[in-house]
Amino acid sequence: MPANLKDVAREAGLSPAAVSRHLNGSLDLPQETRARIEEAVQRLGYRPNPHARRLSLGRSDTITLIVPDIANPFFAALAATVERAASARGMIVQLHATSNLESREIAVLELAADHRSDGVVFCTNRRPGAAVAEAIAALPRAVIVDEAVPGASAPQVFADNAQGGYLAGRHLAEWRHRRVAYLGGDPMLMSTRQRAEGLERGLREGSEGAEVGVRILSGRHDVATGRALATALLDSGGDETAIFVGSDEIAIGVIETLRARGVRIPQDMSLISFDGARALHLYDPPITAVRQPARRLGERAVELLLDGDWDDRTLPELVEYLPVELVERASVAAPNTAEPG
Amino acid sequence: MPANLKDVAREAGLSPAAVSRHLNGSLDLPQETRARIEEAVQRLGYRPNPHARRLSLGRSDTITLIVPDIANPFFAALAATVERAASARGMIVQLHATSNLESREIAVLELAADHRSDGVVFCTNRRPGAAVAEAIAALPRAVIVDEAVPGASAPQVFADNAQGGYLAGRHLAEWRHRRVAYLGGDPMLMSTRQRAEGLERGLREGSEGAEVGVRILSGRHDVATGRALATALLDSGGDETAIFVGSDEIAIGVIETLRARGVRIPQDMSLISFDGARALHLYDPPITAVRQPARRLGERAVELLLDGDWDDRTLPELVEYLPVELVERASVAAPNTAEPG
DNA sequence: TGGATTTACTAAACCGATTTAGTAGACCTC
DNA sequence: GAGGTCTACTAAATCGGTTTAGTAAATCCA
Repeated sequence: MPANLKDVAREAGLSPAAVSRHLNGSLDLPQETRARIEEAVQRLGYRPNPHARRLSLGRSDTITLIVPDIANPFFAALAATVERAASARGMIVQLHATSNLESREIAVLELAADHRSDGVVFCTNRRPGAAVAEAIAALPRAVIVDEAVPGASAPQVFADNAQGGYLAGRHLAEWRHRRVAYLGGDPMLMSTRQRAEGLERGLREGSEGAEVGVRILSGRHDVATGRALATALLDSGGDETAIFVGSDEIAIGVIETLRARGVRIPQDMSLISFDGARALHLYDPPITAVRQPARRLGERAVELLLDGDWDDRTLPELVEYLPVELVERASVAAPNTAEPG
Repeated sequence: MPANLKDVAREAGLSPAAVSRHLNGSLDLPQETRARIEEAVQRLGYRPNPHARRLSLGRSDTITLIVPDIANPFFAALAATVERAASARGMIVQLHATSNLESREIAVLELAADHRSDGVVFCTNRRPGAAVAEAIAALPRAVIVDEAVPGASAPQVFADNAQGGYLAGRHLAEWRHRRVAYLGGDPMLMSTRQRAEGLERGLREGSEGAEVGVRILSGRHDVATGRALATALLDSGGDETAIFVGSDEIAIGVIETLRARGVRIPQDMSLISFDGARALHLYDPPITAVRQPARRLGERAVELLLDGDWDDRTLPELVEYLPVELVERASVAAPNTAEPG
């Protein structure tokens, strides 16, 4: 029903080729002819059919965004900037949520390939298997964001997890904490390892030779995991005086559990979160956190996708760490030495 | 480079038509022939080109989701269920953020039409003009969610705003509040009017004949608006003892401002929020809120889009209100009669 | 004035599916 | 053995663009 190129050409008394080439700027026409085309376009309300265009061009002017869960504020913030950056360039974004399922990850990566997506932004919370790395390698343009995909050949953009862990460690050490629990995601995750290492290093450097200890408990990045790990930590009767959590989601579960158990933050247990996508300054108590550059991550991914030199064979080896910052609030205090946690 | 239908046909010793029709189930072939096709598909790793398919079929197996801002937890939650429901049906979702700009709203609605989107889920925070209603009318399948579009011909799915306002009003009345401020979005918005009316009605019904008053201050649904309106309210020296806000975003700005001004919640000022997409139970104090069915809204929209009887001429007149609930926490208390707010 | 160049286009192939209308041959029936 | 029916397909048009290779006519240049 809508007018197509042929209609416009007929209306303007030209061939479809002439109209197409004029509209795409690959043909210089005299003023008078151009006017005829513009007028025909106006009169018929012509809008090119994007599917025909994509079929013909073999590309889709589309950015594919793959995240575990869009309801997670971190990924929502990232998605917001991906969308903004993409639409500013006339690109459309396709959104896929994987629920952290490998099968879904692979399925949507293959879909992106089928669609000749002009760029894929891939995020996962798991440590993906080789099949995911292969599916990514099959894409002409993809960037991996937030969590590493071992063996994948694509540029990667991360938060500076090691630095985040370090800042948390230093901060806790300054408050005289020596035993800290890290409650985070899968221990095989790059982010988990980097944060835990940074944490331990910061703790050590800030403790002036005192003995320090980091206990790692892991699960998934969700509220239920936060509850479960906090419960496990408390039940284990360890001597940790502070908790560093891997995400706001986990933090929520931890806070709920601590509160239910009557463990006061920060008097009985100090807490630092990692994310800062939520309004932690309004929490009770306001939660000290390492703020991840969620928006910047998304923006940078789109930049790489659209402005990167993809003929440069070294691009897929690029790894960037974007700066994080420690936002001090009120969930860290000196350990309560009176009683064991 | 990837194999196409013709390659598969050649490999199987058949015509492309036969292969296509078999793959789409419109042709019954003998077992042996079927096996030949399946094998060729396997061997060549054939995957249909979706753009060719779409061009040919005139549809796209795509749901278009249009929201003001995906970083807003309410829309993020809605998006999550839209994505889940859509992908469960083999549909892809295209995401557009409008930043509440009419020009963007119209542009993306037109894009959706160009793409022969199989369904559009449209959300706005503004009171859109006639041009938006027209752009929606031009779509074969669209549903309007969360906020009304005057004059649009499309099914609409809302939270039960009037009931939400009523519940808040009753609750405040029970705590002896008589003067309440509603800080919300544009007063021309259907949601604003419904909530304010419900609020007043609830307040009146709960106040046993006492005189009640509702003051409405409005702006946009964001944190900055919350700060500005709270400041205006406080500076105006009114006698309101409670604030009912139109969204968690506004609530955040209000809480920040109250805190900065030394106005205690709930001792000096009670507060009820509307949304509940955030972790309000961890706030200081835990914030009583009317919880919107964000996820259900998204789910219902996709249901209507995909299972609705679109031949039924009355469908575009459908209006549904999904139930809300009041979650009582600790931000409401009896008014402090000692001093004026 | 005749060949070379430039201007202003166009014919037709192509992207990769779907689908309508039909056909060749086997079998069945009377 | 003629006509009808059924089986197993296929030829070719179509969706609506883009692009390559080319052409007719006008202009330039010597």
